Amino acid sequence: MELSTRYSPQETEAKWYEHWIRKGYFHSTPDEREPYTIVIPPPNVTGVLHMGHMLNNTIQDIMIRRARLEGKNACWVPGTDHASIATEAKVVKLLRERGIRKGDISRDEFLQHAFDWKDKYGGIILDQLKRLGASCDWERTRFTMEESLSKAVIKVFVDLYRKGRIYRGKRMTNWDPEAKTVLSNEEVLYQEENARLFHIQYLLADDPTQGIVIATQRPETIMADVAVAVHPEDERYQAWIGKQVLIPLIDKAIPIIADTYVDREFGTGALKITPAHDPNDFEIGKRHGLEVIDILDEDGKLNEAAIILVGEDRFAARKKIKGLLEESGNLVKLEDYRTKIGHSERTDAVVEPRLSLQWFLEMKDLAASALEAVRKGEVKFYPEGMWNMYYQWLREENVRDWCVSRQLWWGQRIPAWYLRYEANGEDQHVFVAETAEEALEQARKATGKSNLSMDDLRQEEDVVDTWFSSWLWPISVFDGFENQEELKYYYPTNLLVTGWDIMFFWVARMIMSGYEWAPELLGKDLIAQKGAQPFRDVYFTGMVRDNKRRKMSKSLGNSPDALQLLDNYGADGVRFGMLSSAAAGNDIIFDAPFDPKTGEVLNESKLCEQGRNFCNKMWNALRLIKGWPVSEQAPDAQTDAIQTIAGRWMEQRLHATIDRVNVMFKEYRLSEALMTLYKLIWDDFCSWYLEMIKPAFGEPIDRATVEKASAMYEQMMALLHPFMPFVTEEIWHQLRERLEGEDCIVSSLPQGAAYDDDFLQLIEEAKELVTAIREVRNNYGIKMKDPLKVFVQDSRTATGLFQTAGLQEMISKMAVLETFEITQSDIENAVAFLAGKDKFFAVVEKGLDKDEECARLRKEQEHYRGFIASVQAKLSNERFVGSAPEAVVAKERQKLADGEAKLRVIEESLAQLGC
RNA sequence: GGGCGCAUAGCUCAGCUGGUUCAGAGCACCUGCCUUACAAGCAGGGGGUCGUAGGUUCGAACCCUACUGUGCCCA
Repeated sequence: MELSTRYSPQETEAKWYEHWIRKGYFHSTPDEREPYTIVIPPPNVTGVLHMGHMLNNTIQDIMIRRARLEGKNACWVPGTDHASIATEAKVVKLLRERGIRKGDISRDEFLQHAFDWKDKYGGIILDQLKRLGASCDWERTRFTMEESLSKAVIKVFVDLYRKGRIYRGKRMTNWDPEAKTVLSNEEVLYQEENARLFHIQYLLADDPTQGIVIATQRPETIMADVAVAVHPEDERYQAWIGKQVLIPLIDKAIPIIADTYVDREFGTGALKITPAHDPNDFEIGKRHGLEVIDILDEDGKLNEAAIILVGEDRFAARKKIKGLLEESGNLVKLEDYRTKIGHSERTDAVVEPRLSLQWFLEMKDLAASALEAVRKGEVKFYPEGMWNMYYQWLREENVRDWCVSRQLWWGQRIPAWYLRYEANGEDQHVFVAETAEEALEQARKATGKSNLSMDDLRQEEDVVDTWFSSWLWPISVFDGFENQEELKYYYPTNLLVTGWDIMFFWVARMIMSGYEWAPELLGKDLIAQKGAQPFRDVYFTGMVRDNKRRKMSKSLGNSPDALQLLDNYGADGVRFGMLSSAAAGNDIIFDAPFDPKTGEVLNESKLCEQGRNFCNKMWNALRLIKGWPVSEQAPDAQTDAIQTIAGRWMEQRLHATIDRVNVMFKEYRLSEALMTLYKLIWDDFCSWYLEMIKPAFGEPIDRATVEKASAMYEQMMALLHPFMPFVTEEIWHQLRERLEGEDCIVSSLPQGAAYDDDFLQLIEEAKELVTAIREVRNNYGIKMKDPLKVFVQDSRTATGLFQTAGLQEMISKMAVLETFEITQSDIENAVAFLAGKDKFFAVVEKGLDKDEECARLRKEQEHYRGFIASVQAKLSNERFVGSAPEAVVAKERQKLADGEAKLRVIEESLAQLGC
């Protein structure tokens, strides 16, 4: 069959992916083999494939495919999370387009719309992952809102409540007045903006001729002030402490208090205290027992408590109050300054600090266990340095309780019930239970009213945070909270691959949940044996950034289209490109070019192109091997000698590489492993080995040699398969007839074997000689097809070279030599050059360019002189000779001797040429 | 303001335990080749004071200190 000169990913990728699926290779069920498990970081169900996903999932696929080749029971569990905020926002928008407002429909109706939306649009990303070649066990695809996983969330919530870890409390939260939801700290994006500092005078209550000037950025909140604070040691204000001042416009008296929190340098050194609208003020208020006056309602408008400007939006109120303060004479001055202002990641609204009644999970103990797990090495981070960030976040002083409630409908509804007859927000009773029936039972007991019915109960409206589902993922995807059959086999999982940006809200929390429930679920014995951690290793990928180091994102428009890249370069090409610059933890600058005219990102990539070219190279190596006519007769002695030494060398190179790659995998140095295989295949195998064994045009090759080449190539395909699954499977099948089920993906990983470093070194030297001869050809314009006469000056190493069977012949073939002999004397009309430690002569028919030769030799002479001088300086340093290890000194001596020998050769040549 | 990183060739990055193989890879660049596997290719080549200044050491890209630039996290 004729093979095209170009490898065509379009023709192979879909074919093999279907084949793998049909054979069920991705599917795992527990058996007697060792498991190798990865749970996918569930992408947002609304998401589409982007560069970060491609990187992340390529790495997971590499590890899973490698484990499969190692004969382990590889299980990669895919799925999506329900992304409460993002999905709800999408559904709300969709409904709005149809003229339906969320407030007008019931919760159940809304959820029906949300599930419909999910069924229709959700999970596109999982299909996109298939294009990338991800070998997930699709039969295990999970979703955080499906029944079993939701039940786990409820169960865990109740469990933590009973353990006294979940509480309800008023806390300062980040409020998004547009989405009317509480945001986590992580969902608030701070950016530096221009703002104005209002200097406002508060007059003394008992002496209106005097006043204290405070500085604030938010004059519209002065009506919520409950005090003015100064630093206790601030000399300017000593006399003021304890006195009362009047809030401008509303003339309400508030005290002047002293607190060390106040920064004397900032503004005027006097700070208005507004506990309801500033987190720091809230803390100060608590310390001083001050009341909390909340003047903003949930959409950021001033409420009755503000007395003035009621009903105005906070920003409109700010403008208006400026005028009012000017009129009243309280505005002393305005000052421009830069400050960081928090915006909602979702709506971009300016975040409002707001007190609200929320559900919190106490983090102290959980954080301690998560910290301990990594400290003890039960969970290992790659790269190790990520521990620093982890530690900073989780240490006792820094960790904060987790606000687990969200003001949304799309998610698991908090399993808490209140009594309908108790006012919302002022509930005396809360009943937390897995079912409404249980809650009713509790309510009857607690109140002593045995006639209470379901109608007397009111369930909490809010749902839990999406992360409250995700943190159970390594257990819940195996239905581990319901029965532990699979959990016993697959848990702890082996590896988690994720970006460091979600280290805190996902990785750490999964570790917490693992230590919290795995022991209860699996029992002490199993835990003692296998560990409670949800995963043993965590590979943190870097962020994919553009060439200006900005994180690639849809909103910036700086990210190439993932699917377009897959079309342009094939999945293997893209996988190669993603990985080749991706050392663990380090951010990746993915240098996608921009169109200079439109400024839009182009779906091009040099790195992916390299991957595509590599596929093509391998494809053509296949064509070459398959294209040779095969002879059943033994080759002549000379050819046989070359085939033998070439085969021996290639085999040992392969074995040495396998050893190195094994080590790299242990350390997750994946891009290095890939580059190592790339060089093995392209340089050693294609550029050297195949050229060594290649028969003359039209001549046949002996069967033994071609079999050996095929066998080694096949092993290389298996080694490379985890990185580039499609092209390797295709070549694997093209190389020879295969039986049903004999596929690269389920073949076995080639094992290393002994190799001889000295022998490999000898061949490297021979290769250097070939390169040196080619350089002479280049310099003298001698074409490859014109055979050359080369001599080597007699020496021990030279005779050694000639004694190694096949080496002389191999060099002659690779460098296209007519003769290659040992000589006792110098050769006339020849270029002299060094290779290794020996002096060679290449006969140049056209005659020497004496000046050029002299210049070249002088340059080398200079180089070796410098080299010798530096080594001599080292060796004449007594302290070096005295304190450096023996071996190091011996090496230096050897260096000196070699250098001197080379210099001698060069100087001989110079003399001979009469330079 | 507090903390964590990073700085090596034009670009993107390796460089593990300080010691010829330590100054490397890929891309880009230059020269010559459409040589019957591959121009998505072949052969060869040039290019770096390892951010700056000190220090430790017989010896520093590597360890320490300061500085500069840069990125991120927290406040």
